[in-house]
Amino acid sequence: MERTVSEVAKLAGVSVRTLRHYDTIGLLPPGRVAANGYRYYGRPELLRLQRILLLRELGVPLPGIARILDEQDDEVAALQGHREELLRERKRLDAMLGAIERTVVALSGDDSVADDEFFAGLSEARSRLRDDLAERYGEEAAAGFEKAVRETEAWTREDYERMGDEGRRLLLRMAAARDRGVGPDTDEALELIEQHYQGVLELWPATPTSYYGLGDLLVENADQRAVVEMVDKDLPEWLAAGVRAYAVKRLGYRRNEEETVRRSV
Amino acid sequence: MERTVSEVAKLAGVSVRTLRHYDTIGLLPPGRVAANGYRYYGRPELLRLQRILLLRELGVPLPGIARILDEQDDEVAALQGHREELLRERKRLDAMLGAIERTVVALSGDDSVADDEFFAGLSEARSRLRDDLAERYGEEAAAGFEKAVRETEAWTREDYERMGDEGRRLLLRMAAARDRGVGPDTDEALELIEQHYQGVLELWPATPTSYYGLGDLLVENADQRAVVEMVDKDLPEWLAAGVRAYAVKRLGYRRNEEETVRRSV
DNA sequence: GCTAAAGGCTGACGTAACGTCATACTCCAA
DNA sequence: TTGGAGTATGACGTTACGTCAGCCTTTAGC
Repeated sequence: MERTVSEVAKLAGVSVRTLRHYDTIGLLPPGRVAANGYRYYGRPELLRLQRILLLRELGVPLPGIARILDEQDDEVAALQGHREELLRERKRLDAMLGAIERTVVALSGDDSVADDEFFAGLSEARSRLRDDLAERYGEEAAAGFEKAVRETEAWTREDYERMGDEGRRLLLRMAAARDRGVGPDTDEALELIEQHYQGVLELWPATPTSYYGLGDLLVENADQRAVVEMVDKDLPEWLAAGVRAYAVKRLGYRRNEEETVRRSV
Repeated sequence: MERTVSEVAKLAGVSVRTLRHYDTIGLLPPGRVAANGYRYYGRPELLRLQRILLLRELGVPLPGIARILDEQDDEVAALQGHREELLRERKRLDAMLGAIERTVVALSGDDSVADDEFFAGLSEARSRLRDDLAERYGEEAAAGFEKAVRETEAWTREDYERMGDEGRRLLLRMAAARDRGVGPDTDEALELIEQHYQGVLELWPATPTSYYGLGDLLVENADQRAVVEMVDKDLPEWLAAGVRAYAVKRLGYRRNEEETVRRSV
């Protein structure tokens, strides 16, 4: 009843190398090893191999299989635990798939037209944003904004288009993070918001207060909201929460206080 | 505007080691390398890093990212292709999850009671199977079967229980394979059917013809069907098809011929 | 100007589960 | 006896870095 490696391999539908590997890691030692080093497997080893293969098909890693078969780990409990892992893994995949679809839409969507619209949108948005700013935060903020406008007026259309492309990719990453369950006030999210903050700084000398205020605009100002919505309809809220969290945690902005304090770096 | 590794790492939320790795594989070389070997990154590298990280979050492997960014591979097309892979991966996970649930049910289901039932079922099934056999294949087959019955009558209950456990695990593997899309007449399936055939041989000296006939019994004989259904309600059909395929391909059974021919091994 | 603490650099190993050589025996049949 | 088939033992390759270990700058403090 003893079988050689290749016999067992054929019987069980695995490779000889796999049997050797299972021997090496101690998962399935042969029943007998001859003086010449040849491995011989008996009935108990075949049964064990069957159990190994069943668990392997369920996706259980080899060390896990070893624990189940050797130590008294409850097979069913172990499988339940493994099931949880697979569910998490599937969630990850689903998040990726959603993010891919968004990305494809955002990047493949009629490129030329989208960029035209985006370009036009930016110019128009800026004038309306000025009014919004003046109304919400006073003429001083609006004046600062106008200064930025003048400085960036010389930007070429190409600059804008690149900005738009960069910005879109950043927003896509945010949406992907959100889908993975990343909260807007977590460290991981703040790394992304940081990019946003840096981008804003190139257009507009934001203070902690005004950047915090941008959180409102992103949700309530139609133009600002539209830009973000181009990537994902529900993203403005997440981004707004992130912007506020960033202002508080990284810029030292404090609600209900007149004076904003720079975080000591 | 030049940043050191740790600055870039902090900005982008990756590890220094990651940047070094991306340099090593040529995915993201620093803009400048000083005489002392220090890496310095400029604006273009930061932008490239952002694009890398977006694609990475979408699950695209690094070589794929390199192709997209460097060669003129269409980003959107590449993502579509990648999406297909993720979908396949998810299908695999779903198959595993289904198999796990079946396994948990089949193995955890009230062990003692189930085994009692299974044991009782086996005895009872054998007598009814004899009648079925006589009716379908004549007294000769039935007589051969009775001989097997006498030989296995001495088996202890423990033997049966172990058989039941072995058999269940084998059936579970079959159901898992089926869920992965494995056809009952493929080589992979026949490896599993082989186990079934060997198991049957221990109870009953099956000929190619009688084993082929077992295909019918598995679907139509209530007791036989019930045993397989314990694992999965739809498995009997798949197993029956596999049994017939095995009889034809591996045992040399031929439909519509009186004489069955042993396959020359 | 010196010293110590950061920060940077280059290997090199480890990870999961084997596939794929390369090299060297061993066995069996003609 | 010889050749072909089978087996054995390394060892490298795979994915995307984490984690030392050992050595070299740069920077800050005294």
